[in-house]
Amino acid sequence: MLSYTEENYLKALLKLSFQNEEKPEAGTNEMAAYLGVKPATATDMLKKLKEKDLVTYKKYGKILLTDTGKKNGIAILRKHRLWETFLYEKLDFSWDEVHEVAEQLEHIQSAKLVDKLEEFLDFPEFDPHGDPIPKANGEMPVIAKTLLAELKAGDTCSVAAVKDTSTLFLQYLEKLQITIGTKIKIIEVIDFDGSLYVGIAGGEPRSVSMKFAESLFVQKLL
Amino acid sequence: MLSYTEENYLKALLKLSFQNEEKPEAGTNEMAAYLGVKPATATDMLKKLKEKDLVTYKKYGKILLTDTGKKNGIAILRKHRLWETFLYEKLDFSWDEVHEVAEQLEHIQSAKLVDKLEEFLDFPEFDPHGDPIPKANGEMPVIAKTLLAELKAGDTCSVAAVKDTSTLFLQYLEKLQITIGTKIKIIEVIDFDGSLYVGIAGGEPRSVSMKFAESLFVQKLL
DNA sequence: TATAAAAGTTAGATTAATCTAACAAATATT
DNA sequence: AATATTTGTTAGATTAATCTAACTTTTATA
Ligand SMILES: [Mn+2]
Ligand SMILES: [Mn+2]
Ligand SMILES: [Mn+2]
Ligand SMILES: [Mn+2]
Repeated sequence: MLSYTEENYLKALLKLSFQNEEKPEAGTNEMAAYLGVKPATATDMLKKLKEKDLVTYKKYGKILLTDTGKKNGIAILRKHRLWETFLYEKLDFSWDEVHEVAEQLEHIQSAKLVDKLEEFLDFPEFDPHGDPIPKANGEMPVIAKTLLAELKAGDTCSVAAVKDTSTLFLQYLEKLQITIGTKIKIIEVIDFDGSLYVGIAGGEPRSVSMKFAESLFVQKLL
Repeated sequence: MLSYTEENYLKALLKLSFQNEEKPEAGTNEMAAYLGVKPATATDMLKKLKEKDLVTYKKYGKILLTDTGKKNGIAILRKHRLWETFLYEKLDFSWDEVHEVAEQLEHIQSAKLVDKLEEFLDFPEFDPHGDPIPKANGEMPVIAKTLLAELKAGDTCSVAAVKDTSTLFLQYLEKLQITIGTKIKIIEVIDFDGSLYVGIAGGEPRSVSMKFAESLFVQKLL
């Protein structure tokens, strides 16, 4: 049985492994920063996780999830995203509110609960932020991720996921009536500052910053 | 903010206060036994709860919830029973499976979650075991509780709640196709051992033990 | 009422998770 | 290569929740 805290370390390592593309390893300070603890604390926990064969770790070295560690991490991510979907779809939470509560719900231990919840939600593929929900067997679709910022004038796309999940960004998106699936057309790319002039389905054309364009994953449409 | 453990002590004290009819106080050993800890552990925690003004307690004395303590305890009971109802109604858990998971879910912190959950469940009044669900304001209907064992030959009743919530009893009830609301008619009372010969709506007449009859709360029908 | 039993407390130890402060190793920069 | 910076570790302390073993108070019983 893993403690609440151990689970958080595994999930953090998994998330970091997605972030550092192609390099699924992390450092002590990186982990500590991500989890909001001091490096000394992370060092201790990493030793413990190594004892339990959940990570590979040696002094001053990089940290990597073992197969068991990864399996456990994915199970927690699966619960997190299923609960986010539940809160969003069934309880009318907005997409900037779901994460905090899911951080707690993801630690509930009950295999039956997860699977029944998934069934109740009709086997959703993505969570409210557009992130893929791992299946019971651990499979998780890896979607090619294109940033809005990578598109050119004339391109059209559909919003696939948010890269930045901060409340500020999510609420701004809501204000612009942008949600997962919203169609966006790039009217013009402003070279001066990397901002974009875009048409958002059903709204007036408007300008969005480069920071904005780098925070949104889209699927390019033909 | 209360810890998971503190919450459990408050809920335990509340439950004990319902059990000891008319005497809403509990003793240290009683609390410890109920929570599955040693008396020494309970003593320490009670001192802590007293510091936080959640219980009234003095050395070698009985323990009583303060108003704040009671309010908190009821809030946890409310969550517990709402989650049990969710698991039973929406996720097809059987009534002997819901408790264990609700023990975990009751500690999730989010006022919005509880209230939305209640709304989603259409403001249920009773949980799957027939126990009343406290309202958001702390109100909880106090239902007159009659045991099946108190009835006489010729009486008819409707099952209101289970007194014993053990898996063994709940599964036995399921086997007999008895659930909340099931009508039962007392055909004969066997004085020798207190057992009852009863007719269960839609089934063959059968005999049930005194222990059985003392584990089921019913509402007498006219 | 004296004594035995039950109920409750205290002291001291343990484990998990955290911290700060001091130190050590690895990496980057002149 | 020497030095400075970054990264990571160790030692020692703290807090919450628990335990055991010894002790004290209260209650029951002879
Ligand atoms: Mn999230
Ligand atoms: Mn998400
Ligand atoms: Mn229960
Ligand atoms: Mn119940």
